[in-house]
Amino acid sequence: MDVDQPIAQIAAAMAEPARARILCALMDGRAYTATELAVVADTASSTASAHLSKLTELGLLTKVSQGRHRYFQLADPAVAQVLESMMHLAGVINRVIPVSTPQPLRFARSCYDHLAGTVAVALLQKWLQLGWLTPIKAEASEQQPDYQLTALGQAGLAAIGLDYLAKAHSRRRYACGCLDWSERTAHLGGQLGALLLDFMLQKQWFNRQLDSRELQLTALGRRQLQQQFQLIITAE
Amino acid sequence: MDVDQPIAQIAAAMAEPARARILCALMDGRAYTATELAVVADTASSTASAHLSKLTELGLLTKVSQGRHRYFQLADPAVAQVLESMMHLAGVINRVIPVSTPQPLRFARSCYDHLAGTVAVALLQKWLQLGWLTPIKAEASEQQPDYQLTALGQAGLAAIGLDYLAKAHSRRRYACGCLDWSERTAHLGGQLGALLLDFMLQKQWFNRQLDSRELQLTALGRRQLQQQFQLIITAE
DNA sequence: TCCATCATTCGGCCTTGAGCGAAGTATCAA
DNA sequence: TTGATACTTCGCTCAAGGCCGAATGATGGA
Repeated sequence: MDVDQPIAQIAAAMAEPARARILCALMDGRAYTATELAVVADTASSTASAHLSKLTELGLLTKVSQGRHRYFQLADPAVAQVLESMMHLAGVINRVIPVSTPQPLRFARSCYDHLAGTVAVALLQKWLQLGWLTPIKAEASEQQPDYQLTALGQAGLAAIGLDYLAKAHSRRRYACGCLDWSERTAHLGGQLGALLLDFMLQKQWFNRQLDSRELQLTALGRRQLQQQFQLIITAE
Repeated sequence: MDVDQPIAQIAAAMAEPARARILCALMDGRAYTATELAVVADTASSTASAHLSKLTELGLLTKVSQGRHRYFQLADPAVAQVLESMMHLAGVINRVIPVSTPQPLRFARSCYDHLAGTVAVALLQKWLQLGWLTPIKAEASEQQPDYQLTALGQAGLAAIGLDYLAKAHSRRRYACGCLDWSERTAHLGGQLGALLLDFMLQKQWFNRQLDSRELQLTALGRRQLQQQFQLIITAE
């Protein structure tokens, strides 16, 4: 009957510091074992286990058993989106902006399955400016605009060898803004955002750091970003 | 340093049902007095007052005094955004209905318009094992993989008289995993899943129970599952 | 001025749930 | 089979915080 009770439930699930740490750690979209998450949560493994059960029962996480390991993962991009919007809000309401973000993490990181950080924000701006993407006008209630890949954009992506139609059958939103918690503006999310990150990792424009969401821009990536997108990376 | 502590704080603020109701009521952007919000929260005014103080201190609400009234309002659109994303998430995860499944219901039931339960999960596994279906590679983040019906699968289905191309024009996903809430793994959903259930009901492999999603495996069905799919049903 | 109304503060009660460690279960490796 | 490792379950303690009613400030109207 109540639209707000589910909200309270979801919020309660995220309200415990230990659970918040777990969820944040999972935001890179990877799966972690219960023990790894117990370390992240900084609790006894029994406590962490209870937390994980709760999150899984609620449907925020999925659990996969492999041998004697249980891998936990965010159940849906929507979970990551809630967390991102909270991070954004945290920035908005803190007069003292916690600049404690390590610099590299602000520059480039993975946000669930797409690129985030300064460079991602700049990239979206550039694509809009180049006319590769145009916003599809959204209802007022929509918080994040959808974008359409223009003919120009299609040509551009095809030119660099990015198969922008891969998985086009998916019911996932194709291209949409995703609020960046360190930059406070949108970067590119959705199917296209995921394809882009895949592409850039495969081409080694970025390297993935172990055990972190941080992405390292390679020299090749720097050149390519400039050459293909006229995006000049000055200093990290 | 901790990027997750603010999240826990914000989430905790929204985690109390009374506060969630208040926040939802404020989502229209208008300002309400403390008494109005006490009614919404369904608590004593003293209790509501405490909630409002907490929300205001955290920075989620702003308070304006006019005469003897205090008007409360969302402090920032970012607050509404968090709530919106939570509502969206609530819709996404609402499929989870855990606990105490009556045994027959776990064995075979209909999930919308396709087969679910233990037998459906086993069937999907078998089809994958037989090479009738192959996963179309999806990102790790996608929770429900799509499947492609192989030539082998087409032959197999044609052999038993299942018209796997019926309604192929539909925009619906053709074959995809559907998370089984009693089994916690995927069974076959999508257009093909629906065709399959239709087929099996028509051939009386299963009988539909009135007023329930439960499906009853017939003796014929048991034989056919074994014969056509090498699927051995041991005991319910 | 005096009273009714709006709002907050205070004190006491009570539920919720987070925490740990130990014991139990499942899986792997030798 | 026998550890060793990975998780979960159980029993228990304890602190946090939600709830109410009564008392106390404010404000506006008669």
